[in-house]
Amino acid sequence: MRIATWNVNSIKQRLDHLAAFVKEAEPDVLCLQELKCVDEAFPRSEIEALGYNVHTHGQKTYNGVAILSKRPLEDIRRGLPGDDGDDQARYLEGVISTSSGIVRVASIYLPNGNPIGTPKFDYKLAWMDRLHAHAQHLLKQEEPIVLSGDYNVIPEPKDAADPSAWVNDALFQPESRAKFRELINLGFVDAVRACSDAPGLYSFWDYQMGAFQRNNGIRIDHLLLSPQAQDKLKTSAIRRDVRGWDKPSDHVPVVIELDIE
DNA sequence: ATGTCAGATAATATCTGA
Repeated sequence: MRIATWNVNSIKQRLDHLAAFVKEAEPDVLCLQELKCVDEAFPRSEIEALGYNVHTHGQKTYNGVAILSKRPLEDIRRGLPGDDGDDQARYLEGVISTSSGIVRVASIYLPNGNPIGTPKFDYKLAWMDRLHAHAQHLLKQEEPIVLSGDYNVIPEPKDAADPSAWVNDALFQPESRAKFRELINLGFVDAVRACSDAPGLYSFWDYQMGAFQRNNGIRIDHLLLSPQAQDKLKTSAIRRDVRGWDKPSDHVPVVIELDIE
C-alpha cells in the first residue's frame, strides 16, 4: 500500500498537478492539506474520476484537509478532539480495511504559529498538545497508524538548508521541536528518517527569493508511523521534482510504501 | 527585510496568511 501526503496550497489551483501526480505515483491513499475551499466547492467529481473515494474537511479561504483513498474510508473523524471552540479545519482521520488488515490514516495541517510571541504561536503549541493526547489514545488500539501531513515543524537543523534563518520562526522554535519529539517519543517513527539520515531532504521551498532554485528548503511534511506501521515500512521518498513543475505548490508530496496488500 | 502565491473584499488595489 502506497500512502502520500501533500500540502497543495489550494486544491482548485493544483487540480492538474494532482491528476498528474496520482497517475504517475498511483498512491492508494493521498492526504491533502491547505485545500482553501469549503466541502461544497471541492472538485469531488474530478477526483472521483481518477479512481478515489473522497473525504474532505474543508473551510473557506484557509486550511482544509482531505483523504483520497482507492478503498473506502471508515470510522471517519473530522477535527481534532480537545477544544470544542476550535473551528479550524486541520484534521481528518479514517480507517482503510484490506485483505491483510487495516491501517488508520490521518491528514494533518498543524498550525504555522507565526509570529512567535502571539496567540497564533500559543494556538500552535496547544494544538500540538491536543495531537499528542489523541495520538496517545490511538496507540492503545495497537493498530498500524500513519499520521501524515504538514506539521509546520523543522525537526532538526539538518532539516533546513539554512537553520540560522529559522531561529526566530515558529517552525523551528525549541518549544515546537520539543513537542514534535514528545509526539515521536510516544512510539512513532518519522518515516523519511527511518529510511535515511541524509541532510538535504526538503519538502518545502518558499516562493520568495528563488528559494527552490537555490535549494533553500526545509523538511516539514512528515508521516509518523505507529510501531505496527513501522513493521510494514518498505520505502519512503520525497518528490522533489514536483516543485519544478509549472505553477507548483510550495510543498511537494512525500510518499511511503507499506507492506500491506 | 522579502524579490511569491492564493483568496477575499472591494476594486482595477489592498489586505491577510503562509
